[in-house]
Formats: sequence, C-alpha cells, structure tokens
Amino acid sequence: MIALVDCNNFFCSCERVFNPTLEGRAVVVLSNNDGCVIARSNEAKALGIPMGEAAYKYRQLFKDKDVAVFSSNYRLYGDMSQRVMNILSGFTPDIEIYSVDEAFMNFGQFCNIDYREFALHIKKTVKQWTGMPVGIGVAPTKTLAKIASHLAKKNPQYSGVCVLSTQSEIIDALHSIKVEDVWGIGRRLSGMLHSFGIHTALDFSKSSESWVKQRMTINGVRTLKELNGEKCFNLETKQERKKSIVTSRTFGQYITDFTPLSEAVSNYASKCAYKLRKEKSCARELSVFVRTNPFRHDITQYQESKTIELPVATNSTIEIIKYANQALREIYKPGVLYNKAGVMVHNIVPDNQIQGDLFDTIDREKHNSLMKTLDGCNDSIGREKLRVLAQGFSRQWHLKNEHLSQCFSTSIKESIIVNCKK
DNA sequence: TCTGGGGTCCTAGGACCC
DNA sequence: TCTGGGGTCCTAGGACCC
Repeated sequence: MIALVDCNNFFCSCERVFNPTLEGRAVVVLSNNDGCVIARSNEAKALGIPMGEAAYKYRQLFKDKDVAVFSSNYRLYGDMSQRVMNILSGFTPDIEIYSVDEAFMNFGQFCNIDYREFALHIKKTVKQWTGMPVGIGVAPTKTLAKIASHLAKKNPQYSGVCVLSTQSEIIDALHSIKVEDVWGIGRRLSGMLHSFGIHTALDFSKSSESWVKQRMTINGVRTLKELNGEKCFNLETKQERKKSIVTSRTFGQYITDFTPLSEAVSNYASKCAYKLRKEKSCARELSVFVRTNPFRHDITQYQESKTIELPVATNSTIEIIKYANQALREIYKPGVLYNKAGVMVHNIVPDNQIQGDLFDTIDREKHNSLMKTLDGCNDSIGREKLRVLAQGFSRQWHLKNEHLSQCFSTSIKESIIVNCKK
C-alpha cells in the first residue's frame, strides 16, 4: 500500500501557523507580484474565489468579506515544508517528496498494521509538531492514493484519512471522482474523454487499453492500469539531478532600457548558478528569454529567446552572468515594453564529471573557491548581500509584494545583522 | 492599471547513418 | 513499371504536474 500525505491549503496553512487569528477567517495567498490567487483556505473557496484567477478582479470581494490577503512568502513555505517532510521521514525512509506540500510513503513494508490507525497517528503527529493540517490517502497505487487523499479532504466523516483497500471501496471511490480530477488527466484530455461520454474515473477505468493508447499515449495507459490496481509508477525515493533549472520573473513595472533589463537577467543568472551549486551540478547550455505582457493587446508584442552553448560546463555566477548578458544583447530590442525575462540552464552534468577544454582560459579552481566563499557569506548574512556588480542595486525590476508576512522561522540571523547595524 | 513560477515526459517528423 | 530495412538523434510542440 502507498500513502499520499498532502498538506491542506498549504500556503494558507503556513500563514495560519504563525498567525492563529486567521483561524476561521478566509485567507488567500497571491503569486509573485500579487498577480494571481494561488492558495485559498476553505473559507475562501466557499466564497467562490477561484484558483489561478487574477487578484485584481477580486479586490472588492476581499475587502467586503474581510479576506486576509498575503503575498507569497516562499522562504516561510520552504522551511515549513522541510519540517513536515522531516517528520514524515521519521516514520519510514521509503518516502518520495513529490512537491512542496505532498509526499508519497511506502506502507508496503509494514505487516499487520491498521492503515487507518497508522495514518491518523501520522496526521496527528504532524499537526502537533508543526501546526500543519494534512490529509492522507492510502491505496494500492499512487494514482489511487491521490484519489483517496482527495476524498479524505472532501468528506469530513473520514477525519482526514481515507483508505481504499477492498475492490468495492475502490469502485465506489472511482464512481465518485470526476475524470478531470484523476492524476495525469488534465484539461485537454478530460475534454476529449467527455466527448466520448466518459465522465467519472470509473467510466475511464473500464476503457480498453488500445483505445486509451491510441488517444492518450503511453501515459494514459499507465493511468488506466493504476486505476485498476496495477502499479505503473514507482516511488522515486532518491532525488534525481535536475535536467533543467529556470529562474524567471514578471517585473513589478515595465522595463525598456538595456541596463535595468541586464541587471534583472544578471540576477536570474546568479540565482541559476546558485541553484546549480546547491545541486552539485554544472550546465553546458544557457538560454535567456524576454517578453512583453501578453495580456496587453494595445502594445506591440515581442518575445524572443537565445540559447548559448558554453565551452566548459560551469556553475560559476561570474561566468553564467557573462554568457547570459551575451545572449541578452542578441535579443534585446530598444523601445519595447518588457514585462518578463528569465534564464534557463540545461544540459546539466555532475560538477565532478566535467569535460575540460585544452584551450580553457579560466582558472576554475579559483572560481570554485570564490563561489564557496560567496555562498558561505550569503548563506549566513542573507541572500544576495554579496553580489556581482552586474546584478546592480537599482532593482527597477523588483517584485510587487504588498502583503508579505514575516519570515517567522528563518529570519533570525538576518534580524541579528539588522540589530547590530542599529 | 492590475494576469506566477518551475518542472517532466512523450510523440511526430526530419535528418542522418549503415 | 520497378527504388529496402533498420536504426539513432534532435527538435518543436503538446500534454501534464505542483
């Protein structure tokens, strides 16, 4: 059996843990730039606030209904996530951290246990130790565990835990789930399935393999088999090396000049380099992209990207910033109202398996030790305090986040620095 | 006025190899 | 009139996930 532990309304719950007055109140968390609604408490869902909608459309409703609005505070959420995952890892090392707020756990190794009792115990422990409410679904496959956790949240009588073990329990569950709510079936495929009269997970589970293969490729077949109790997705317990890393942002205001655009791109490049070093990886390719606001039909649209192959795989901030700017110069067009840019690194290799270059002019040892010092400083005194000059200080591109909560659980060192300065 | 960010996998088709 | 068989690699586009 496989369990899926899923934090309830994760970002909202993180805000609540440190601000109990929010209990019982509608809470929403907005995306970067306070753009879209990306998390809602149950009370906010009940008010009909949809997921992913533009926040400005709901300003009045927020005011009228006294909704607590937060900008996203990813430091806080990342730290809370780690705490929850640490606790789960204490129950079994056989765990896959699937996303910031979800983990699969292998229950197969436990003999003679009552799955429901065990899951309730996990749920209670997480709540007690971190304040985070979770729902748990237990079933023979990952896809069914997803369905079980969905049911655990929707039906109060389950008290947050739903176990699907017998055939009849599974059939009842499949009957109650819409096909578009099945893991792996998105908007396009569910639309197609509806047109064939397939509306519930149970309808879909009865489809023939060849029919599904033809219309939904091999992934559809895997989902089909999983719904019928056959494991196709294994637990990925060890973290694989990332195949690509992206840092991109929508700007708080439009940018036209090269210099601030270059500063923004340099900052994203620096972030990519930092992420690479944390993964002990280097990249052999880098892309930069820029674009205008696609929602503004009144302005000339422009969107371009440029990919550069690096002579030697690297994770040096200095080098990556240099190539990012080289790429940016090739796609920069004056007079354009840019509203987003990003840097992507790919063709990633382990940092100890790098193909050298006979004619390399860079002292890589020196870069490495400089980067170690850079990270050491920034990890202890606060992010990006020490930076490459190209990253600039004007921050014309900085994000709008007018409703940011404190970094309750991670800001101690930074506040010490501030106090020392005072 | 105001609409996020970061990933993965699969397939078809083209180019190329012997 | 008639033109094989088998394979790899790359890319763009589409689909999905959180």
